[in-house]
Order: sequence, then structure tokens, then C-alpha cells
Amino acid sequence: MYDSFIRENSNILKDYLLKKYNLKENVTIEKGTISDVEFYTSLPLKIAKKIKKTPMEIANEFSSLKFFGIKKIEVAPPGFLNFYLIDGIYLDYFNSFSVNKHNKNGKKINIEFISANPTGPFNVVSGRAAAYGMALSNLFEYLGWSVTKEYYINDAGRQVNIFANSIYKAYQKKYESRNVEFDEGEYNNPYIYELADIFKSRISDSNDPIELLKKIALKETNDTNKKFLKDIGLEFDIWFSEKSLYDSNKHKNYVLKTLEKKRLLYEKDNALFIKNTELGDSQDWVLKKSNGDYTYLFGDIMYHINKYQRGFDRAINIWGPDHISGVKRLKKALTAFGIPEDFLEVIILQQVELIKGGKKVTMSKRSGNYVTLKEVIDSVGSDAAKYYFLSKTASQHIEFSLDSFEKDNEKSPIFYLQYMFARINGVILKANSLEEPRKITTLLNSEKSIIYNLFLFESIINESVQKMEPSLVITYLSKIATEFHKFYHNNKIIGNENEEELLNFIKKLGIFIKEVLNLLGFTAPERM
RNA sequence: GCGCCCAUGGCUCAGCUGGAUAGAGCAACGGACUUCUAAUCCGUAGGUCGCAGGUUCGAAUCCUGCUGGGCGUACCA
Repeated sequence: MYDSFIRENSNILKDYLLKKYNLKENVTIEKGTISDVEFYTSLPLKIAKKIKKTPMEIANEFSSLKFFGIKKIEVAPPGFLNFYLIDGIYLDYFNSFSVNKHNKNGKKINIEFISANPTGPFNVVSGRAAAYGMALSNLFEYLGWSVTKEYYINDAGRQVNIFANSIYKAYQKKYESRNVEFDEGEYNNPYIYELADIFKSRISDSNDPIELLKKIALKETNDTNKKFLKDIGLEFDIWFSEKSLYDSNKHKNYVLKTLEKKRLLYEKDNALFIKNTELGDSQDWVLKKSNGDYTYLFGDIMYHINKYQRGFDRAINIWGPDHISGVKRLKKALTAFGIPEDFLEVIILQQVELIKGGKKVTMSKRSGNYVTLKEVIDSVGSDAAKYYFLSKTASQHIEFSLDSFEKDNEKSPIFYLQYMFARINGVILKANSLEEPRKITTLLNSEKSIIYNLFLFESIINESVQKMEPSLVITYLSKIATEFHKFYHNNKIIGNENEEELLNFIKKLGIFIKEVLNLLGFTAPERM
């Protein structure tokens, strides 16, 4: 409906220009940006020079053309043409409107996010990734993609050893009263003492406590985290273990042999390098260190080959800014395996900086200088926390201070959105009008402002997915909330002479609001 | 040094493929509950869109330079 309105009227202008002036021009009709202008085009301003007339002359000329679905057309200085639609279009649109998921488009997309080291509870930073990834996945799914939400568990490599070692030291300190020191880079936080408590008896029975801890502590942390995410409404389809890639030689050999065959592998200083310079990168990188360990890059290569082979059309990774340098490196390396560079898209969610006592501090699991996601959610609720992260664009840096966060979120704008649904629900219950909404036949001005926004729904979702910014949908829903609360304030529904009509209107609107809230990962409480 | 990101009212942020008076929320101030939830509504005040140039009929938006902040620039993950 929206599309056809735009398309038909653009074509009318396009055809006119071609016939009258022999001018081929791209015509855009956009949603209004000021006061109550519904749609507009700035075409006269753009072509004034080309056809040697003033913008106002051109606009006046256009205004006498016959457009489709237009109630009123208006010329505004310095050369805009404003369109107002006939009510029938709004009514038809509303009556046929629904937020049905698109038909499956037959394409598969993998969205990997959070993927925090399994060495402790999530910190707030992961909350940003969680909220963002969840919403983005839902939006893709809405548009017909088959979405696989994936979590990559970094359970191989050095970090895990350090983690196990640290727990063992905590155990020795606490239960054997030994005077051990934590090394630089080791974990020294309350969580490892918790684990030492949990596994105390098994540690004392074991003759290889480090190996044992690597297994059980990782599993414990992972299980806890998994359960936590489930509690806030996030369930991953796949938990992919990095370690599993090393369990057999299959993946390793494939990578090494392929690179060798393509002469992209060489040894230097006892380490194994990939010749990324041959692939368009600025330098070569180590795959296997001189001590025999494989690097993170090597695991990432295996992992993404695996993703590619699983048949996804697109793969999106949501990473933190500290991984920026790894993007090019990985993409270039993957081309050696016939994986196109645009297969993998990396979204960088910018920094969440922790403010403590008015100062920025570096969040670190090792030092214990961090705020857990659980603390935050326990204090303000998961909807308010999600809103906080989701309402900011991905590239925006966030300064996070627990104190001001708690204070601000008592009045979190999420309540403004949810309250809209609760109000609708209240009226429906009170009117005891529980049947499905029927068509409406009249249109109030305040209803029109709301429907105007509904009109834009599909284009907002599309834009939001294309830009990968769920925040656009939040801004959009806020606009609807503003219109709704005005409408609600000005129209008493129960007892109104148009009660039936108004009830049908808000019922349908309520369904919409609930769908959109859920799409973004929020709940839609029926009362508040 | 080089690369990526950020800079918009007191605070938190939208707007950025150039367009009409730069928008919200919080905080401040003044109004509205005998009414379907006032978690709401109405109003007032508050802005050299970091600075300086450039492109353009037109720049918060594009380009260049600069300043300030974050991150990265590993045989860390």
C-alpha cells in the first residue's frame, strides 16, 4: 500500500518529466519531516537548474498533475511539493494491516553474538550484545530469513588454562592456607573462590586438579550462563565449542593442507605463518606459535570454514571494538578457502566503559573490576536493561555507571511503550469486549496520526535490518506511543458514541504493539 | 605514527545516501486526576549541532585539516 503509493506517484512525475522536458530523473517521495506534512518531494529544487525554471514555478506546474490517492497537494517554499492522502487509504490500510512474518525467503543466516570467554559470569558489556543480537535475529526472522543464533564457546587455548590455574590457587589459598601469589594476567576475583567452594571436595580427591578444573569449571560456568540467558528470554540454537574443532585432526589438516597446496604457508622462527599479504592483507600472521599452540586466528579460520560449509547464505558476527583488527585478517584468510569476503559481516558494537567514582575504569574479568549483567538486571529488570542497550546505535560509545543507571531506569522509556499496551488491555477488559477486532469505518484525526505511522512499519523494519540498527524500531515505536497516549487522553472509549469503532481500533493496535515489543525482545505486560 | 569509532540543550541519546523552523526522554519551572491505570497529558525555559576551512541554490548531514575522548595496531583471546 505504502509502496504502491510511492511508486505510482513517483512514476507520474517521472513520466511527466520525460515527456515534457525529455529529462530522465530519479524521483523520490519521502515521508514528511515537519509538522503535519504527510509526504513530500524536493524534486523541483533538484531539477530547477536543469530545466531553467525556478523551483516554485516547477512545483506549481507539478501541482496540477493528477496523482493517485491524494486528498490535497500543496506547494511550499522554497520548492517543496507536499502530499496528503485521502482517508480511504488510511482506513483500507488499517483494516488489512497485520504484522505477519514474511514468507520464508529460503535463505539461511547465522548470527553469532556474545561469545564471551567462559571464565566467569557475564558482565554488562555482554548485555549489550545480548539485547542487540536477540533483536536483530528476530528482525531477520520477521523478514523471512531462517536464523541460527549461535554462541561460540572459547573453551580451547591458554585462557582456559589460566582460569583453571587461578581456581586451583584460590583453593590452595582458602583451603590449604598456602601462601600462593596470583600472577599477572591470572583471575583474581570472587567468582573463582565460588568455584573453589563448589568443587572443593573433587579438587582434593584429584591427582590432576588443573585438568579436572578445566573440565568441570568450564561446564559449570557455561551452564550457569546458559540458564541465565534463558531466564532473560534468550535461547541460542547452537553452542559451538572451539575445542571441538581440535578434537580430531580433520579440521586442522584441512586448513594446513589447503594452505600448503596454495603455497600460503611458511615457517619462520619456529612458528607457522599464513601468507595473508598474498591475499591482499597488509601483513602475514601466525597460525601456530613456536611453542606448538595454535593461535585464535587459526581456530577462527576453522570455525568459519565450518560455518560456510553448513550452508549459510550470510554470517553475521557481533564483536566488541577490541576485535576490530581481527576482521580483515580473518576475511582475507578465508578467501584462501574459496569463501567470499562478503560472506562474513562483522558488526562492531562499540565500547561500554565503566564509570566508578566519576572515573573510567577498565572492565576486566581477571581483576574482578566489572559489573555483572546479573547485578544490573536484578536491580532494574531485564526489559529496562535491554532497552538501555538497544536504544543506542551500535557505533555509539556508552559510559556506564551503575548508580546513575539505576536512578535513570526507574523512569525507563520502556515503561512508556509497555504502558500503551497495558492501557489498551485495561480498556478491553473493562468493556468486556473480548472478540476479535472488526473493521473500522470512520477515522478520527488522532487515529490517523497513528495509522500514518503504521503505514511506515514495513519500511522501518527493512531499513533497520539493512542498517542493522534495531534502535530504529525503538524510535519508531516511541513515536507511536506518543500518538497513542495523546489519543487515549483525548478520547474516552467506554461510553463513547463510537465505542465499537474505538474498541476495534485499539484492539488491533494492541496486537500490533505486542508483536513489535516481542520482536525487539521485550515483554508486553497486560497490566502494570 | 597508522587504522576504526565518537563529539548535537545541564544529563542520556535520535536525526547523518544534503532540503522547509535541529527532535525525544530525564532534570527544572507552571498547569490537568468526581474520568477506561496521572508509569499519562498540556505548557514554559534551555542548542555558535567540538573548532576552522571547502563543495552546494541549500550542510548537523558530504570533503579536507585540527582539537578532545575510546579502542586497536601481539607467536593475547
